[in-house]
Amino acid sequence: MSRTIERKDDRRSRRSRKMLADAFVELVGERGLDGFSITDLTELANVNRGTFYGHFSDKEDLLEYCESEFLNGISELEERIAQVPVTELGTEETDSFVHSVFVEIFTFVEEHEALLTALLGPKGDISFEHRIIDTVCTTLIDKILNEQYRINRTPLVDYYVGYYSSAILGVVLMWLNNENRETPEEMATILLGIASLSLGDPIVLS
Amino acid sequence: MSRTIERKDDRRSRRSRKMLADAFVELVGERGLDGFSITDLTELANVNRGTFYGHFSDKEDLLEYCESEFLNGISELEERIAQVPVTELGTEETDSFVHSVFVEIFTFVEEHEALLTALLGPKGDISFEHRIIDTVCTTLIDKILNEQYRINRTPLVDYYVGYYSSAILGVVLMWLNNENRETPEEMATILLGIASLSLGDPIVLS
DNA sequence: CGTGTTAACCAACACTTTGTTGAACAATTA
DNA sequence: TAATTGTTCAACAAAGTGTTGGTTAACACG
Repeated sequence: MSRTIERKDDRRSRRSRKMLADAFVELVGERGLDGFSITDLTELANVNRGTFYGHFSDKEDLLEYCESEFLNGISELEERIAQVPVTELGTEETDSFVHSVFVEIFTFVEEHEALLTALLGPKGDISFEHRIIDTVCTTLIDKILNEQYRINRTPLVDYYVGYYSSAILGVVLMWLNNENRETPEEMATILLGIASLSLGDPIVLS
Repeated sequence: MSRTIERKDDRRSRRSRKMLADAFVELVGERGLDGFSITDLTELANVNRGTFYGHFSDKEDLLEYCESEFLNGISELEERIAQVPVTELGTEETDSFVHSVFVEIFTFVEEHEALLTALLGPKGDISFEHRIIDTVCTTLIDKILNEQYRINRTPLVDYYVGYYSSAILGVVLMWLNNENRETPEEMATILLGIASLSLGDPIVLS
């Protein structure tokens, strides 16, 4: 089970895969991962049940297909994140750069709104969240933190990256579930404001 | 479906419920929420399959039973959190108090290790995580933030609490998945150190 | 445009899981 | 002890799963 199935490159095949993936995201968002059957899925997708098994070995395989599509797209984003000079944060110039990276993040997220709302929402897949966190953490440690922290790894450093990764993802999730959603630019400003605060500083809107 | 079943108060009933709940946590941790059948569960629990349906309407009902047990326990913790004087953070006295609250949090988490590792791990239940975040956010807004922020609610305030709630939970999750786990006291020190940092400050071990 | 290829469709299959039932049994409580 | 009641066991229909073989129709390409 869960054997790898080669993805056919045929107009019919692509169409079927898209119908199935779209219906999958819709059903996960509405009913949760195990709130529907393959039969439900193929009916909504207007695709024969047998066709599903021609493309995916089971529901998990389709889930993996949807998730990896997004995770692969992150890699480009990572290169931008990696350019953030963590040791020089706080200066006006660096803040401006971080702001632009935040804009890119929220824009990227907005482009994958349907998938993320479904898979990271209350009926979604927690392993997807873990994979995203892990990816971001690894990027931070490997690319951003300077040599000293990489060699002299203390528990504090590991928890440090986990802390900020979770915090940022948390804000992203709140944003996605917001009705009157702020623009990526507004969110970048808000996030930069929060991240620049120490816990005790007063909250002001910039 | 999912009808409420009254919980019998009988030594046999209590025993069956405990066997089922323990087996449930074990199976969720190993195989994930939909990685096992009711049959698997009752076999591991050494309980007849019919007995399961005498206590719970379905798998979700048992999940809710396990989760609510933990969520109810949080309420006591909340009262301690509510005493944190957010507007006076940074002083030595306040930091000391926050530290003690952090110790309580990590101690409480450690007491529910099995449940949390299973339900918040990569095969767990994302809605449980959402419920915890929501609970913490509500507590922060309602009890900690002072009158000014409660009345003059800006998007920044909402995202602010979401940011810190997710950040702390993220650290807790990293800690739970750690092999050589730090003590609650050590973790309180680490978390306080991270939370007191602005993004640009250098990372040092206190 | 025609033709071989191949994916989609459809019906049928054995199999597993589900949720329910009724009767016999055994543990609990008072 | 006696009545209560949860557990067990066997059986059941219903639904979902993953697979198969044969037919139809869309596709890519020379």
